[in-house]
Amino acid sequence: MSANVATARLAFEVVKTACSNCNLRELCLPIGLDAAELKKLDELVSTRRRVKRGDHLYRAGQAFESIYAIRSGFFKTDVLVEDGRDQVTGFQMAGELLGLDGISGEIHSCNAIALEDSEVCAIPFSHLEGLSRQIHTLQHHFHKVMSREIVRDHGVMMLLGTMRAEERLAAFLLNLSQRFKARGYSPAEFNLRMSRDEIGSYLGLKLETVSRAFSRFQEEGLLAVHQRKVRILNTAGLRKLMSHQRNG
Amino acid sequence: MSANVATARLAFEVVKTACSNCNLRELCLPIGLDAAELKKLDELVSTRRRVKRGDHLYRAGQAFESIYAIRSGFFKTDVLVEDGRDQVTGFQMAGELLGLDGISGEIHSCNAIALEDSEVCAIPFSHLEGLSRQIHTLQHHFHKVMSREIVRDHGVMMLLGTMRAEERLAAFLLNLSQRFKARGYSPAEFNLRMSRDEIGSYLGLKLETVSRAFSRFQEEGLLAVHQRKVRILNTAGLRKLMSHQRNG
DNA sequence: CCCTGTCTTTGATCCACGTCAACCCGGCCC
DNA sequence: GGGCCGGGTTGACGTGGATCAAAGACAGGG
Repeated sequence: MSANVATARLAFEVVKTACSNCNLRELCLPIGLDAAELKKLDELVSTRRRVKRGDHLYRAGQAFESIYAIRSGFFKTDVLVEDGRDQVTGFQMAGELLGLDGISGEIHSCNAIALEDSEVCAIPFSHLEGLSRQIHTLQHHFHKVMSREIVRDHGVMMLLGTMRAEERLAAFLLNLSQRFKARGYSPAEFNLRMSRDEIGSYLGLKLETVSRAFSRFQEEGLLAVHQRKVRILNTAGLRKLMSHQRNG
Repeated sequence: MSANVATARLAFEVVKTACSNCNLRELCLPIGLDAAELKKLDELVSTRRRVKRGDHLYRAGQAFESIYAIRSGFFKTDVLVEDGRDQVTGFQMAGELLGLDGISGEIHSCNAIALEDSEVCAIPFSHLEGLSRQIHTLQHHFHKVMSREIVRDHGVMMLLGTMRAEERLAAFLLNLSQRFKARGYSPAEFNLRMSRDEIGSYLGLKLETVSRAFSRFQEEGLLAVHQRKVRILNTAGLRKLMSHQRNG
């Protein structure tokens, strides 16, 4: 049995992680825990897993067992319907959680695909529930994380339901910018990890429309864009454009 | 102080409810609990509240304290942005929960408005967290409910991002039908509680487009519709229309 | 009963975005 | 180097749904 365990560990590239040392403390689950509680959490998050660019972290239909905290890298999640429709439901970066949608049906309801080489912590969900029955603050924080996901989704529904193409792209870029900033990267200059097609799928637009909107922003001096390299020149302008109501 | 409490109770039209007797057991939180556990839950859900048609159950910005289980009636939730945009984010019926979006910021992030005279059970959230630390199955069920909300939102994003007007309306009607059926009502014949405008807001369409789609469905013999009275004549036809991919 | 306001339907026109198609650019392999 | 291939850009054109406008249903109130 110990041999089997060793094999399994190799397959998953298990590394002992330590939440107590992780620089994502603020973004991920463990927040406001004391030393003893952090130690318990370290034991919970026992496996780290690498996912190469283009590979699936999980697929829709697979049994749900763990949620994942992204240590580094970039992911997209998408839903694929039998009739051929598919839609990117989100882009996730370091410190964010993946897999919350799987709890309800005990099956993953979407695909999670790495957009660059990434590393995640697997958090066995039943363990998380056990621990959050012991640690009040962990429980509450987890509930907040789930709720924030719902609020985020409402924002996307708003975007898809009421905004026009350029507004959607502006909102998307400002959101990315703000998330990079929160992680200590430049909010003004970054590389897009996703293709025009993936942006379009997320925003409910065709890739040509996304491309045209980028060009337009560039013409108007709002940003400099070359392929996937984006530099925001006029944040206020983007923000104004985004909230430009179409009717009174 | 006891006088104050009495006043507060009157204001909220408190009635002693009993989850153990409630006919929504299957849909709401308490599922698979034993008698002792149900008793604890009865104590948790101590206040019932009536909301008249058109009134707010809560408003965006109000402090979040409780989630609400709908005992009877019908609600919509909507988000209103400063620039004048607004969007209906969902319609909720008996047995469903309201207010989950408020957990993250400890503030309600949307408005909940009754579309007909309704009754809800208020569930103080901190009590729910406390109880779910004691009752494993309650905790797990609550997590599933939150997760289901996320999955539902992904479905709406899919609808808004990839479907055309008639597909959206078909999906909407089939969803309503199925939820009425789950509650023991006719899946084929029901009264819409919301206006064309509200349907349009939810589906990312203008009210005229919704009205035209209804007329078209009627012409094609898929349903009979008169104002808010809807009778579905050809479920399979609607389903086929809904999943009619626009391109391969 | 008529009057009023709200919701719904229907028609005519417009426009934002999708569609189709050509071309470009950078990376990779031979 | 040249050819290939997967993105990305750009142009020309078509169309689904928005917009504008008018009129019909229905409920409530005098």
